[in-house]
Amino acid sequence: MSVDEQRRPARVKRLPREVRERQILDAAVRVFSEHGYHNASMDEISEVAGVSKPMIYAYLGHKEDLFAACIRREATLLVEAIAGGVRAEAPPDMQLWHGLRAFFRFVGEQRESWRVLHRQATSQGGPFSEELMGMRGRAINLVDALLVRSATSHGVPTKSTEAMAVALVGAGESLADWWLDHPDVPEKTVASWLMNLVWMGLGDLVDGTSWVPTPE
Amino acid sequence: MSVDEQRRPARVKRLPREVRERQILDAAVRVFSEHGYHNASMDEISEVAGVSKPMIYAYLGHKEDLFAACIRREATLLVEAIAGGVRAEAPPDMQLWHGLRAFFRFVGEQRESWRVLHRQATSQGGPFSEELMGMRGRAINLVDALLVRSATSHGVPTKSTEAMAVALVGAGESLADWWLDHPDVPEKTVASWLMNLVWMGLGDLVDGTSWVPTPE
DNA sequence: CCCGTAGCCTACTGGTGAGTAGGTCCTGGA
DNA sequence: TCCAGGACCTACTCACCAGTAGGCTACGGG
Repeated sequence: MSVDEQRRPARVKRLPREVRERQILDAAVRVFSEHGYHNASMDEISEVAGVSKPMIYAYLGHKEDLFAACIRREATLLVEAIAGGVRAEAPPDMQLWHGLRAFFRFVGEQRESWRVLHRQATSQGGPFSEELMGMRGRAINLVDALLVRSATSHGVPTKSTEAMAVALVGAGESLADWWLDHPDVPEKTVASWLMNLVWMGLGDLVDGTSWVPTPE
Repeated sequence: MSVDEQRRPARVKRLPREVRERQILDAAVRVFSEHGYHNASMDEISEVAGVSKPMIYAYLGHKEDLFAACIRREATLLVEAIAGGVRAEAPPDMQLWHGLRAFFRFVGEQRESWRVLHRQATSQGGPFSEELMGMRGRAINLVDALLVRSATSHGVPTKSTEAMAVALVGAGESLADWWLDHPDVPEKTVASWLMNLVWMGLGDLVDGTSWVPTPE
């Protein structure tokens, strides 16, 4: 066994394109999430992926394209995770709860994906943030729809729900980041904090009558 | 009058160091906020500042130092603006309201500062984010303190206020960004949306019994 | 057995931008 | 009047890294 073979992605040879593309994307997400878009070098990505640089260019294109591909893949996973968590048959108030839980579950399980999406993609101007903002927009719309559905199910007209959705999404992002630094807090707890804050408000929280999810 | 003289900062000569440093910082904030840390070039900053590159190095040091100096200055201004807005004699619930308003006022007036702080500084790892996170931490502590004060003034023990503060700060950041794209909404309105969300919760919002600030 | 093609590499180039060497010129004090 | 030092500049160097030229090898079909 040579020295090389004990290194990271045991440099297997002649894999089908599909597989290589996945390996490259995985490596790219890792490296981008660690160093940020600009400080990530294509050389490092190629090394982590166990592939030479020209392969990346051949399969995924230029650095921007590669980054965009990462964003697209991870953002799609996130949005799908949330949408999948929201079960349509549940009562509207519960749907928000399920969405929140799905969100935090995703963040807990895919920290690197989350870092890339939240920290990196947001801060780069240009084509990415459009891509990403589109996804964020979809998330916000999803939340917005939940809010509206809740409100109308209570028979009340709503206003400024978009802004509420934006605030809620922002609170979620911020809390998710905080959670990364406090991993001992269980996912359900974080989710219920946010649900309480957002549904009952601090005023009620302070009164001690907080909203508690039904046991599952 | 030469061609050069009609350009941006009418290239005045032999100004005292103090003044130059301010000009350079102003330029740096503009350029960083526009292009982001990495895409901002020292050459462009020097051009916008109306000064040659070596001056920047002589006065503010390397690119990292310069960026850190921007962060420090702007973050201090922001925190001071909020702290100044929170009037100590007001009742605790009102202090939160005043803090929110001061925050949104700052964002509205200092868009570039806000962009640098929120978008850029957060996403760069390393020394900056420490600097910035320190400031963000101070903001969170400030909010946390307000929450605790509110709660105890109601005679209720509190828990997980730190997480609440984090969520609230995140909601504020997100809403501030949204506001940048919807400048026609008055500052007071945005602030009251967030106050409502956070104080009464969506549940009450939906009931139509929202919290309305007293006219000033 | 030969050749097309798909997987894969080493070894380069060229641009960009951080950082600097080495000066000039002006002002104010001795 | 002279000189110290601070304001200020032009014109570089040099490293890093995105992106590429030009190959080589293994497999499958004819």
